Formats: sequence, structure tokens, C-alpha cells
Amino acid sequence: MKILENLNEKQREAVLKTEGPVMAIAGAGSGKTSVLTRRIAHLIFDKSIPYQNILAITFTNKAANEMKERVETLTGIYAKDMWISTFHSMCSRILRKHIEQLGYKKTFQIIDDQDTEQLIKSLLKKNNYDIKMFNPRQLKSLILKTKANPDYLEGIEEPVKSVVKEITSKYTNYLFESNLVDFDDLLLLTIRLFKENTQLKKYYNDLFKYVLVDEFQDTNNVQYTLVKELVGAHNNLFIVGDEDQSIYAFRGANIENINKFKKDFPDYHIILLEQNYRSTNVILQAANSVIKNNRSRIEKSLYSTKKDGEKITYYKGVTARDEVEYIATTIRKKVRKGYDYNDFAILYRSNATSRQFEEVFMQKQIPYRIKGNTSFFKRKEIKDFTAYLRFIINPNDVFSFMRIVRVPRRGIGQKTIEKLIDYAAENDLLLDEAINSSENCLSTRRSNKLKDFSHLIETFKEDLSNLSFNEFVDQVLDKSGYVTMLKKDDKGDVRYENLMEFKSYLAENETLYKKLDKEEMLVYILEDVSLKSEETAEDIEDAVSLMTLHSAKGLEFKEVFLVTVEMNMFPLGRSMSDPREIEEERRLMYVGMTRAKDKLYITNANMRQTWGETRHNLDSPFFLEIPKEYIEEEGYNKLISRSTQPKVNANSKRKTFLNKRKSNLDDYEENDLNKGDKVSHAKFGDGVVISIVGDQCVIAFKKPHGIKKLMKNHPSIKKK
DNA sequence: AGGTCTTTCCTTTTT
DNA sequence: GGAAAGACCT
Repeated sequence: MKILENLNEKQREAVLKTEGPVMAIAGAGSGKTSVLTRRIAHLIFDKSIPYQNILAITFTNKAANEMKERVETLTGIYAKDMWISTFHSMCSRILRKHIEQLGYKKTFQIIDDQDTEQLIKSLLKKNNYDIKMFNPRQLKSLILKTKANPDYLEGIEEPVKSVVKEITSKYTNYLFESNLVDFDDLLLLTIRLFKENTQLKKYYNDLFKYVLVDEFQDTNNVQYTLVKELVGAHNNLFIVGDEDQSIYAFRGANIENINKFKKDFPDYHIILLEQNYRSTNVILQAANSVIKNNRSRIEKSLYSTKKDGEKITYYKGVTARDEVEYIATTIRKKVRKGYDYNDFAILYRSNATSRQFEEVFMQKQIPYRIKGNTSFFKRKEIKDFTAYLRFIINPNDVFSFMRIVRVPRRGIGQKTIEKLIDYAAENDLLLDEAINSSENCLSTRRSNKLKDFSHLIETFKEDLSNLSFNEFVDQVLDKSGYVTMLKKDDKGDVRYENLMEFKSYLAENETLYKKLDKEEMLVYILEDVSLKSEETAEDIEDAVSLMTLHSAKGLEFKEVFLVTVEMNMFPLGRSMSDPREIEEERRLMYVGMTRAKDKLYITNANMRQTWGETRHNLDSPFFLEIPKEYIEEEGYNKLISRSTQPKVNANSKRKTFLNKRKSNLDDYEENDLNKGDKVSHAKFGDGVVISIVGDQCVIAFKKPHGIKKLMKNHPSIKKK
């Protein structure tokens, strides 16, 4: 039978054990997606379960799409009809049907994180809070946590506590009044729906006879609650996870959920998938030796059936530019030897790194694709335009109104808007009502400007039902004056092109949803736009992939470049004072390394510009945790170790410095340092040794020094 | 109101 | 170094 073909014993077990709670611990590259998709196929074909009764939840759209595709090939069922989706789009799908029960309108719109922050900021200002004192970004995180769990408030200290309390309630009301939901609301409202309507809950419990959750280690508390609500009395819950790949703690992912699962589903069955099919032995061993430095983990023994393979190449560039050029040249060379550009991926810690690669690759004409970065749908012009669309659908969407009423400028300013909003609030009017009677609070001239704007939107509404999307978009852009505005903007050309791309995106969807009326159609499309932040970038067939480590999860490439592997970049500077964050960064390193099938490169640079300042970062402690036997060095480090005589001349200061370090080392007395030892340092004071690798050690000093990587035998370190 | 000059903050990571 | 918010001018 095709479904079980090429599976090992454990994988087979994970596919066949369909009844009751099952937890599969799936190490990197252990064929997790295969197991998930084949399990679905097995349920459908061998167990004759109608596909509607299966719910598969993933975290990212990418994962959902991949699963859909693979299930489609395996079963021949049109995956669009199946419940294979992210947490958020699943909830959105449920809410579109039932949200009216909670007092929202069916046409609710989803606002993204940026919008949330923006909104919180304006609420703070409006309530006369100094945003220097109450940082909107920090407040946002507190407010969202409080919204998800009101108990959270108790842990906050005054005076922040009362601000959070006040703004949380204002924020929630604002969203409700404007018929908006944020990402968390999608989950929270779904849970509320199930709690308030047991019949509905029962309906979904009966519908979803089999529930599968991918990347379980990344679930947060709300998601866990939702999963529990979704699983009915049948208890057919299958979770797949790997705590070594938990990289979303920053947004509330809670590894503890694995233990909660054990408690809540005591008769669970556990399956360990430890055989790695992806990487060479060298890569896997190296990755294991990094991840084993994490304390909070269950020991796993991943093994590879592949050969040892090539050593990991380490390249230290003289500058960041040099690092990038080395990679470009290496890829070039290999492509000439017959590799495809598709074989390569460049993984970085933060999005900002991509820019340098873009520059060099463009110049050297190396085709590349960037995942993420400023997602197409988050660009200013696209957000402006979607705000127009949202306001056309919902004339009481204050948030969208505020975004577009002055873009382009039309004689309505900040003060006018404030007066209007206040007037609406005082008299308990909806936005459109307030505009219609705005002569009561504003001069006739201003009031007329507002009414003109309102009429403009009215005409758009008519255009929407009468015209094709192609014509409609042109009308909106033209009559709103947006095109004229772009003509004066130096980036106007690019922005216009993006809008045209968005136009064809809409037109494509016009055929997809042709059963619906135009407004409904738009509601669905806008939902897609909010949830699937995917780049609609033209698919270049053969290109190098550039992406963050986070978005690389779940993917694999023949050859992987892990770049900027140096202190402050990876691990990020700010994470270094918290051991839990260090561990998360280390897991990120582990995820990155295990993306590579055949060959791994680790690169960094001796000197790089950050915020317009030149900085020298030391090697990342994670790199130092890889045993030397797995590494071969290239770049100037290699040259240094070869040169026997230190030469002093103008352009070899660096070499000299390193050589000096090396030679001085011989004179030092050996410090017998071990992990956990308390030490004192001549300059940094007291500290604790976090790890020792080779002749270097990582020590955590008291604030403000933080974590430093130092030569183990340096005379300024004294063991206590 | 709106344009221009100046200052500030910044970089995690995603739905 | 660069985007975005704020200050200042017309």
C-alpha cells in the first residue's frame, strides 16, 4: 500500500495509531510532515473517514500550504475543501459563520500587529498619557496578554497596572465598535463562542472527529485551550512536536503545554521519531553538540542514516561585505559546477540582514527570493488601499477612516478629525451619522469636506457592484487622488506598480469566489490579505532563498549558509542577559543547522556597521560549541593560523592583534575553569562561567556588563 | 493644513 | 544609516 511505503517502524506506528490521544516527538528531519499527511490519507482511505471530519492545524501558512499540497497529491481530494489551516484562519472560518452571536457583524475585518500598536498609541495619547513614559510597544504586549488572560493584570505593578487596565478596556471597545478583531481575538472569540453556545461546540466536536496539531511545542496557552475545546469526547488528538525547535516563546509559546497535554489526556500514547533522513552525520552531530547545552530539554538521540558528508565550512569575513561576497562567490562557483540556485539558502537572525545580500546579489546577478521582510501586504500603499476597501465595506470602521481620510490630503486635518470623533463619542453616533451631521461641531467648510469624502466612498460602493475589480481599482485610485499623489512621490513608481500587482491579485480572486456578491468577495479577499501575509512576489524558478531562521523552520535545503553567527547578532544582544532567551536562541541555531541536507556553512564578520557605527563582534558562543573536528576554516582566520611570523604593516593590524593574542596565550597560566565556576574579572567584576569551548569561555557578569566571551586563560580572570 | 527640517529610536523573530 | 515621529515654518 502506497500510504505506508518507505516509512520506518515508528513512523508507521504514528500513522496507524489513529484512535485516542497520541503524542509524537519528532526530531528535526524525522519525516514529520510525511507522517502527518499519510495519517490523513490513512484515515480517509483505510478508515473511510470523510475528509470533512479531519482537522489539521499548523502555525504558518507555509506549513498549511505544504500540507495541503501533499495531501492533495496523496488523496486526490481538493484541499481547499478540507480543514487544513493555521489556527488563525481556522478560527476566522468559524467566526465568519457565527460571529453575529457575539454581536459583531459578519463582515468583521482583521487588524495586524502594526495596527494594534498604532491604535494603542493613539489611545494612550488621547487619554493624556505620556508615550515616553508608557512605551506603546511595551504596553501593547501587556495589553494583549491581559486581554487573553485577565489574571495577568495582577502581576503588573502600578502605575503601569492601571494604565493597562484602562487602555485594555478602551482598546477592546474600540475594536468591537469598529467591527474589528485582532489576531488574538480570532482565537479568543472562537473559544468564547464555544463556551457560550454548547450546542455549537458540540456541532464542531462532532464534525472534527480527528484533530491533528503540528508544531505543538509552539502553542501558547490560548491555543492550547482552543485545542481542548475542539477535541470532543472522542479524544482523537494527535500532536507532533519537538521542544528543541520551540522558537516562539517570545509570543507566548509555552513548552509546558506538552506536560499539560500529558495531564489532560492521561491515556496518551507516545511515539519517538528519532531517525533523521535529512542531514549528513557531520551536520547532525554538530547540531546535537550545540543543542545539548540547553538545560531544559529531554535528552534525545537523533541519528542519521546518511554518510558523514563534508565538514562544516566556517568563513570569517574581514567585513560584513566580505562575508556576503564570499557567499555570493561560493554560490557562483558551485552553480558553474552544476548546482541550481535553488539548492542554496541563506538564513539570518534578523530581517535587516537581507539588505546587504540583496545589494550584492543584484550586482552579481544572482537570482534570489526573499521570504518575509516587508511583506507585500504590509507596504504602505497596499495598507492604504486596503483601508479604502475596508472603509467601503464598513463606513463605521473608524480605524480605516483615520488612515485614509488624509491620504491623499484633502483639506481635512488632525484637529478636524479629533473634533469629529469626540462629537461622535459624546452623542453616541456612528461615524457615518457623525459625518452627516458634522455641521454641528465644525465649520461648514470643514463639514462639507468631510461630506465630500463620505460621498466619494458612496460612489466607490456603487462602482464596486457595477464594475469588474480591474475597473474598480482604477476608479478608486483615480477619483481618490491617490495616483496624483504618487506622481509627486519619488517612490511613486514602485508604489504604483505594487498597487497594480494588488489589482491583479484582486482580479484573480474575482474568478475564485465568483459565486459571491462583490462585497462578500471583498470581505474574503481582505481576510486572506490579513492572514496570509505571504509575498506575492513573482516566482522565480531557480533562485537562492533568503529568509530568517524563524521562517526557515520546516524547510530543508541542500546547502545552507548560516550568516552573522556572532555575538550581538546571533544571539541577539538583548537576549544575552536572560538564560531562557539564550536557550531559545540556541534552539534557533539548532533549527538553522538542521535545515541543511548536505552541506552547512557558518559565516560571520570581524567588522560590521550597525546603526551607522562600526562594531567588532566576537564569534557566537553557539559556533564555539561545535567540536572542531566537524569544522574547516576559510577566510582570514585560516591565513592567520598559517602565517608563522607576525608581520607588522599598515594593513595587517588585525592579523597582528590576533597573533599577539595567540602568542601571549602561551605565557598565560592555565586557568582551570569549568561550567558553573564563580570568577572575578579585573574589569567586569564577579561573574559565572556559562560555558567553555576550546580555549574560550562565556561568562555572565553582573549588570551592566552582561555576558562576555573571553579567552579562558586571560590573566584578568581569577577563579573564586 | 500641510510641507520641510530635525530629532529620535531603532532591530528580534509571526499570525 | 534610515524610517518615522516631532518641531517649526509658511
